[in-house]
Amino acid sequence: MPAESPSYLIGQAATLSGVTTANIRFYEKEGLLKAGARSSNTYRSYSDRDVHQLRFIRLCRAMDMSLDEVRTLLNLDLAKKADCAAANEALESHIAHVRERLGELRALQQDLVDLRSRCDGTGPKCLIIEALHDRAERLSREKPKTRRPRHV
Amino acid sequence: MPAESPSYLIGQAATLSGVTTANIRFYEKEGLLKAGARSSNTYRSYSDRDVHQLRFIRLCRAMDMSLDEVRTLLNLDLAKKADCAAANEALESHIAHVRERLGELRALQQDLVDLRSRCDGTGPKCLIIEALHDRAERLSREKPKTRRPRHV
DNA sequence: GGAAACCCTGAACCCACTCGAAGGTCAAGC
DNA sequence: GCTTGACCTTCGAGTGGGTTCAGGGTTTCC
Repeated sequence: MPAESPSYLIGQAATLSGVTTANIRFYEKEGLLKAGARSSNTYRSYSDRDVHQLRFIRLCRAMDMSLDEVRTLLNLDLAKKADCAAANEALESHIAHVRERLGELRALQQDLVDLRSRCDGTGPKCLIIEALHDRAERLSREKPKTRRPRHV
Repeated sequence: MPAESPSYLIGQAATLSGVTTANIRFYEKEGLLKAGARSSNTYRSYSDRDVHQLRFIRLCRAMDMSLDEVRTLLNLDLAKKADCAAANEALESHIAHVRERLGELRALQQDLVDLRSRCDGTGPKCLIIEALHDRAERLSREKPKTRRPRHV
């Protein structure tokens, strides 16, 4: 007899891939995972290939890619030159995005640590809150950069 | 005559504070800014104090605090010892949170840069996509840490 | 008196999930 | 055969922190 091609229930696929069952259904609905065959009862059935794809999605998400970026990547063909260029481009823009966010967070952390060092708990007023209010005032002299990035 | 106490329309308050008008209304609804008096027409009216508070909120948000954290801070009394301790605590936990996120992002950036260096565009297959799939396989041997943090 | 530039409300939409309710299916044990 | 419990199903709503839109009202300037 030949080796069996294993088929998993959603819970097993979840355990194997590290993606929750609710999330697997969500990815199916979002078109990141094809809505495959069901077994005789209405249960979803997954192959090793599906589990692999779920891991791939999880990896991309752990790298903070949006579902749209992941979708793009999943639709690429390994062998095509043009698709390789597209992957490169996606990666490049994602790196830029992460670098930017990293810079923001670093500045932010410095701010917070500075702030913390301001309060020794002995004065008549809380220096932390006071410092925050001071900063809010200084903020008024800066560019009003309101919006936060949509993603990350 | 004494100095006038200025009163601003929502658009002016938006310009002065760097918070969009839609967002000002949103903060009012969320209870971060008191729903103050309106002028004879139904227009909202803002004082310098309100503008200051909006800047304060913007600063906290720029520091990636949740609206709940901001609400807490806004309700503290500068002069109270206990409130100073609470502010300290809030700040401390926020710093820890940012530090953690920073570590994640740094590792992530390294991953992405490594990945990029894998593709020279000359091979028969895209090494980037291939490398991603390799990683997805390796992922299966690691702890299945599915969830991403809710905030930041 | 007409057009531009403001203001109002309420609801829908965004992302990426997460949870809950209400019910169907299946294997094991009594 | 019946119950128990662990699975599975769908659908709908909620989360946070907003943004956008539709459909109006008002004010100001020319």
